[in-house]
Amino acid sequence: MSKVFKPSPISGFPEYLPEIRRVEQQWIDHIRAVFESYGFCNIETPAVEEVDVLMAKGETDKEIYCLNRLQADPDDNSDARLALHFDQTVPLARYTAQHFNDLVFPFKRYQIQKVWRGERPQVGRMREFYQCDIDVIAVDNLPLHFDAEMPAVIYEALMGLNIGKVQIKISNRRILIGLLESLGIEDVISTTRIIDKLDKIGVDGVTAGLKDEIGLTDAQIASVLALSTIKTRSAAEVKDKLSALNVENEAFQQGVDELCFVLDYLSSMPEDAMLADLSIVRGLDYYTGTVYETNLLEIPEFTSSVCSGGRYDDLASSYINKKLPGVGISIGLTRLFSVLLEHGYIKAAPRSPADILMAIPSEEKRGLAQETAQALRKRGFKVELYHAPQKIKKQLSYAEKKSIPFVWFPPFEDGQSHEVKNMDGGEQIATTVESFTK
RNA sequence: GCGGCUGUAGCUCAGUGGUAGAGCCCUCGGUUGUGGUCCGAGUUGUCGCGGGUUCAAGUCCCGUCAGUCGCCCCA
Repeated sequence: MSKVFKPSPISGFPEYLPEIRRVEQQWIDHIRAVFESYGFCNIETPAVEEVDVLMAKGETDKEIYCLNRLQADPDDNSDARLALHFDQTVPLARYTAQHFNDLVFPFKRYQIQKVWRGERPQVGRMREFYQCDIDVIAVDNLPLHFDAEMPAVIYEALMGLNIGKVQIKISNRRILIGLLESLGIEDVISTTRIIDKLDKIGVDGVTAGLKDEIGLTDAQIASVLALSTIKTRSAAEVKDKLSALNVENEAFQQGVDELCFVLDYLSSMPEDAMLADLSIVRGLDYYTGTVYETNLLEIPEFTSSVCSGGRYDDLASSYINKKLPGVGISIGLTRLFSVLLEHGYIKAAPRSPADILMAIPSEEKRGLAQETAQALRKRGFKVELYHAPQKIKKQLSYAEKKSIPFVWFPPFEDGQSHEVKNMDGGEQIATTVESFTK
């Protein structure tokens, strides 16, 4: 006997049993339907991009998986270096630049594909996962209304998944950047990184970090905290609290105006569904204005965002000599799904999509069973034909295991009628192909 | 990439130096053409891998690989 290679799950590369995968597929169907209902059209880009494309923005910390052939000659440099994409925004930028003349702007597209990151897996963090992106890209100018449309679309998409309450948190990077500029703080990246952790490490942790790591003065820290602790859904409150800081800075003022516009636009969203949270800044460098994060209110111990995004003034300048501002947001489908699954919020679907299992009473009746199954399919039922004229007990047990709700018996003898058994209650009645209903 | 914990049946795990176990799952049976419950029988293992200590190692020691949690970062 040949030695078996014992399979084991690959960490960070999730796979599910059919009854769970069906739920994931239903989610994808729903999200897609919502995206399309707002006029977003779909594209699919290759799993790989050229390394130069992925690295154009200097994203070196993304743990990119490179692609090379097992049999490749190490000295052969004839192939372009390819790597798996780590998000869908960079491929979108490349796509938009490449097909610029054939696209209609503002270009509204959605993309539901897998992305790959070679990071260490943890709860809610995979190495292969689905992202469901929507983005709008315009030429030169992109109206702010789109910044407000993003959360509205996402909220509708998430609500249809029956995952309880979610909260979309909104901020605008210009406000903090403007403040830091006016305070003369130079190490913007490290500073924003610390502020971004406010929810996790608290005011004391942020204070300590800003003091010890960046060397900010108490007065600077006070200003930064006064800004970043603002949490409200009221545009007026944002305006009041921020003007109290007396910041003379153009970017700051623009950011405040933009954020207030978005908040006003979304003011009809349900309580808790939306919140301005000025501690949200996002690590990604290419966001320049509005930024979003989304938390699951049902699972407070899971604090990471399940849906994030933002506005970028100029994403495609590495690939085309035009200014293409955009705004986008992405549902971290695999994260969302795996975390909810882990916490017992996802109910497995039936193991089989079939409505009816067509029993085979005997070899002589196989043809009849086949014809009956086909006739029922024509009426819109999903019908699985059992594979052999085995004991009825086995055929029923099979239907039971696959959660197929009905078992259909063609007549055992000529002249008898068809019968259908409801597996839930167990009752069995005479029926016909034309009259059967679930 | 750095630190803590864990590797025993398909799954969840017990086994603290002396013959490899339990529950679940799975297969078969409990008589004519009817599932679930119940009853009975059965299959399943290089104890992650390599070395060491010992009369004897799943158990102790060293290494290694994998998993997992935290850090970094992120959907």
